[in-house]
This record gives sequence, structure tokens and C-alpha cells, in this order.
Amino acid sequence: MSVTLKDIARKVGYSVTTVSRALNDYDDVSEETKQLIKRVAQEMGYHPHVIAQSLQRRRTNTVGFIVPATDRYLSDPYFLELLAGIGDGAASHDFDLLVSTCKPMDPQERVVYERMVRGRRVDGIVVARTRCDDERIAYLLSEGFPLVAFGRTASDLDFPCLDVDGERGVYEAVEYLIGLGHRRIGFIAPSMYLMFAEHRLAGYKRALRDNDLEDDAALVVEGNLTQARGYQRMEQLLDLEEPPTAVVAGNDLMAFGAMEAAQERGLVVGRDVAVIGFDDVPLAAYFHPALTTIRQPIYDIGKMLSQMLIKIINGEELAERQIILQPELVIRESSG
Amino acid sequence: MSVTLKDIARKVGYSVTTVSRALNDYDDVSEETKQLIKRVAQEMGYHPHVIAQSLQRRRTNTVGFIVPATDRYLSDPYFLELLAGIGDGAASHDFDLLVSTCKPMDPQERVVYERMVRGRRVDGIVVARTRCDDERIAYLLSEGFPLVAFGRTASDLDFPCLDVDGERGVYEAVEYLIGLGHRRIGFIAPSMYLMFAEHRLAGYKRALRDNDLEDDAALVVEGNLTQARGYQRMEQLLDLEEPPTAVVAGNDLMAFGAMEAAQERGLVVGRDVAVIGFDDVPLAAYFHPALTTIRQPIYDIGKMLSQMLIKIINGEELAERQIILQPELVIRESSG
DNA sequence: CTGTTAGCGCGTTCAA
DNA sequence: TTGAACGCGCTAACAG
Repeated sequence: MSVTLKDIARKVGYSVTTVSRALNDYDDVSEETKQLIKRVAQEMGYHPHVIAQSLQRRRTNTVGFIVPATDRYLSDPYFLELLAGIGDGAASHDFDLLVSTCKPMDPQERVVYERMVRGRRVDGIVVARTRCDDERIAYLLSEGFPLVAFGRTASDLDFPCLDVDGERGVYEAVEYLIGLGHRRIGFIAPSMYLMFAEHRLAGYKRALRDNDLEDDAALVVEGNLTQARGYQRMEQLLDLEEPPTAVVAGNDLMAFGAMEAAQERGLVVGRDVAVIGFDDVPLAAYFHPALTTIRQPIYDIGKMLSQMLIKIINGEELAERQIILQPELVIRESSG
Repeated sequence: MSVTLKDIARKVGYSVTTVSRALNDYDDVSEETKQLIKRVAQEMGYHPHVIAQSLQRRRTNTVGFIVPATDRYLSDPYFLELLAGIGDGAASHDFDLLVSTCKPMDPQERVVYERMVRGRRVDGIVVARTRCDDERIAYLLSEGFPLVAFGRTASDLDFPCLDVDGERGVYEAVEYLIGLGHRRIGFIAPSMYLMFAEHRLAGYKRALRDNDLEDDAALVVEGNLTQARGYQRMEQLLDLEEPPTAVVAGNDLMAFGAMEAAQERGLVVGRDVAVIGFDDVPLAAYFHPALTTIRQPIYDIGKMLSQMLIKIINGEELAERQIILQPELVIRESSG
């Protein structure tokens, strides 16, 4: 077994209480005994029993994150970045990260969240990929459980969140395409139950409107954020009587699929047809042609999310309850 | 606050002990009281306090995994699959998953592992990407801490592990290329401190030898598993007096980078030069051209890893202490 | 069948 | 400046 306070106490001849206080730097312990106890603790290889601390402090010092895993083999590299950010942000405050996975919208989802909440395994939860109407957030709110979300919702729930201005991002991308001379621009939307799908679609529509371009319903198709679906939807767009000369995809993965579909028809992406993605995942720059995309700093977002959450857990005030970051259009080759 | 055993006990008029036993289905509680207690617990919305259980049972029901995060923006989608597999495998046994990140070979690494081990936050750890000489495994072994590794080591440490036969995988890939008529075949190795780099390189060399091909040292270059490095190394190979007509990369990411480098020189991958990867990450099939690669079932591997680990934690015997899986060559377009 | 007693390892009153 | 006593929520040994 491992060293406990009791062991140290026995060794130094002080009570467990004093040892505890010495180790936690209470100022009602004499400097000498403090030194002594700390030295002995060090020598004996003492490490606090985190679980016992949690029980006593009523604090786990752990944040939870449920990866919205799509089917295996369709996972989005994006989540690894987000995860790393959340984990590192948490670690910087001595918090750990508990991870589960669950298919979005799965009936099991509620259970997975409940498991974390009811079992009090974590002090707060990071919710990613908010939905227009998000039961997860509603649930956490109803339980009074600390949360922070990556994304907004359409409902009037009030909760702390961080989001990227996808509306603006897509708007700028479309304006850029129009500037390049494109008149028929397609949009492969993310699944429309996702809040950011709405935002991005809105950006697309507004840009067309502002430039007096017709908003042809046939040019908007709905994907599910996977390459496979991006590929299919692109085929659909290219099969149109009057196919688009440029396409904005709701995320990079779909853009990759879309590029593949175009190339299989002998089109040269960046010359015959322009493709723009969203996210700027690491691979985007190494695709052929390199993908023009709307960049969001995912790792940093993850970091900020966990730091916001920990502030909330600590009962501190948040400077802003809702932070909106501006994305950045990264122009590479796929847009011509 | 939330409902505890005490609350239920008070309500039903039994002792805390009896309530605990009833809820845990001990058979020394009368059927009626059991029913009663369970019903009331349900009504009151009781959920066991996992932390308190952990303290008492000396078991956290949690496994740990430290993601060998390379620099941000260079993360390997592969780890998300692995993570999902580990998480799901654990969940199937009612275990949770605690995740940290750490740069491989970072001085901080030891601290991160110690944190999990000494704090007794987890019952066991999954170690990924084993090194030829792996201090992490040596450490865990020295602490007598349950572990299972994805990969072998060069040392004679005895520990449970699961690995893919990379030697065989690359051997087959090279034989396949030779069958296609290639005579000058390059190899972009993973960082050589990684054990699987040795295996894969060995497969490459053996295949050349078995086919009486010269083992030209210039054809073997060392990468670091990132697209960027794959790109650089491919340039290096193409700059050779006698460049290779085919290249096997140590993983898919480097293969992507290599393809990009070839394409930038106007070479058509799959016709002018063949490229083969290793892993079969989701994107491989959607690259242009689609990547021929050596597939390892990462998600399933993750699942098996956590299941092995949990067996060990439970003190059960492992059927095999060392499992070697056979990878599968998936032929697509990049190999011509 | 059920309750009492004892911890798991720690932090925190309160008295001395 | 220090220690005894208590409790966090739960399980387990032992009586009865």
C-alpha cells in the first residue's frame, strides 16, 4: 500500500491533523515542524489520495467531456484538437479530464450525461456542437450543473458559451468567391439540427442577398459532416443542369469529400471549380490542392472552454458569459 | 445536495447498511424490504456517489490514457479512434476513462504518469506508441501498476501488450510493389525511437533482401509521423540521382505529405510514383488519389486494450499476454 | 434477516 | 501551536 498521512504522522510523532495542515501550508503550524513534515513526506514518497480528497472537499477537480463520436471510421480530427485543448486548459488549473463518447442524438446520450452528473464524477461539463434545441444543455441547466458550451442554441436558455462567428466566416468566404467572379455558388450544409449549421447557412444566404445573387434552393444541400456525405452531395450539385462553379462546405471533412467527387469527374479543383471548407484541420494544408478554409482555432477554443468552466466551478464571475470569436479565411489553392 | 443512503434509510426506517445491501442485491436481505428500498431509492432519485464508492472499494473503476500529443496542429486522427475504442471498451465494463495529454519524450511526461498513478485516480493505464526502450512502461512496472501497451518494446520487460505485425504489413506492401515491377523503393520511417518503426523498417529490409534488391541506404529516410515531415522527406527522396519509383511511408499522415510533395513536382501519384501508407485512417480513402495503405483496426484495438486492462485490474488471467494482430493491405489508387 | 461498529484517507471544526 | 473528534458516503465484519 502507499503512504498516507497516518504513516507520516506516526513517523514524525505528530497527529494526522497537524501533518495535513503542514502539507497544506496552513499558517498555524510552526515553520520548523512544517519543514520537518514536508521533508519526511517527501522522503517517504507521500502523494495525497485524490479520491479521499475529493470526498472530503466535495470537489473532484475533474471536468467531463463527451465526444460526439460519429460512427467509427468517420471521426473528425477536429475533436482531438478540441480534446487536447480542453485537457491542457484543465491541467493548467490542476484539473483532470474525464472522457466518454456517445453518438449525437442517440437515446443513450442522456444516460451518458447522467452518469457523469449523478455519480458526481466531475465538477462540470463541456458541451460541444450545440444543437438548435439542445437537450443536453437543458438537462444540465435543470440540474444546476456547471457547464460551458462550444456553440450557441436557438432557444432562450441562458448559459455560458464560447462560439465562433460562423455566419460571418461563411459570409466572407462567399464574398471572396463572388469577388473571384463566381455567380453560382453551392453550399453543403452541416446537419441542420446543429446550431452552427444555421449560422453558416445564414452567412451564405446573406452574402448572396447582399450581392443580388439568386438564392437557388437547388444549390443548398445538407450533409452530415463526413467526407462520404460531402462526396455524395457534391455529386448531386455537379449533376445539376446548371452546376455551381464554387462550393462552400460546412466543414473541412465534407470539403475533402467534395473535392474528391469533383476530381473524379476530371474537374481540376481550384480551376474548374472552387471549394472552400470550414475549420482548418491540420490536413487541410496538405490536401491536394491545399484547401482554402475558414479557420477556427480549435485547440485554443478547447483551452478557453475548460478555463471558463473552471472559473464557474470556482464560483468566480465570468467576464463575459458569451464569447464570440472571429474566424479567419485562409486562402490556399482550392479556391483558385 | 443529493440523495444519500442515509436519506433513504431515514425514509424507510432501515439502517444505512441494510439499504446499501439491498441496493447491491445482497441475498441476506428479505425480498420485500429489498423491493421497498429499491422503489424508494428510485423515487427519491438516488444515485450512488461514485467517489465515495471508490474510496471504500479501493477501486476507481477508471482507466487512464495519456495521448501522446504532438504539437497542436499536427495531431493524428488515429488517436481519436484509439481513444474512442478505449473509452467504449471501458464503458462496456462500467469503467470510465481519464485522459491527459503530453508530448512524447517530454521531461514532463513522467510527472503526468505519476500524477495518475500516485494520486490513485485510475486503476490502470493504457500505454500507446511504445518506444524501443520505454521508460513509461518501466515506471509502471516498477510501481506494480496495472498496464497494457499498444506495441512491444526492444527490452526484455514482461508486460501485457497488443500489437500489430508491422513487419509483416510492410513486408507485404513492398512485395506487392515489387510485383508491380518497382525496383527502387523508398521508405519513410517513423521516428526511430518508436518500436513500431523498427518493425516496419525490418519488414521493408527483409522484403528487399528476399527479392534480391539492393538495400540502398539513401532510400531510407526518417520522418516524425507528420504530414510536414513526410513532405520534406519525399522531396529528399525525389532529389536523389536515382529517385525511387515507389515509397512506403511509416504512417498515413506522412504518406499524405509525400503525395503532396510528388504532386507539386508534377508527378502523378499512382502512375509516375507509387505511395503506400500505414494505418488506414478515415481520410485515406478520400485522398486524391485514394491512398493504398496497410490497415490496422484502430478502434477495435482500443477496445481490446481496455478490455485486457480491465481483466488485469480484476485479477483475471489473460488468455494471451501478448496479442499480435495481422494488418491488411488495402489497395487503392496511390500505388498504381 | 437486520443493526452496530469500523473504517477507506482526508480536511475541518473546536478545545486545549 | 497542536490534537481529538467528527464526518464526507459508502461497504464490510461481526453480532444478534
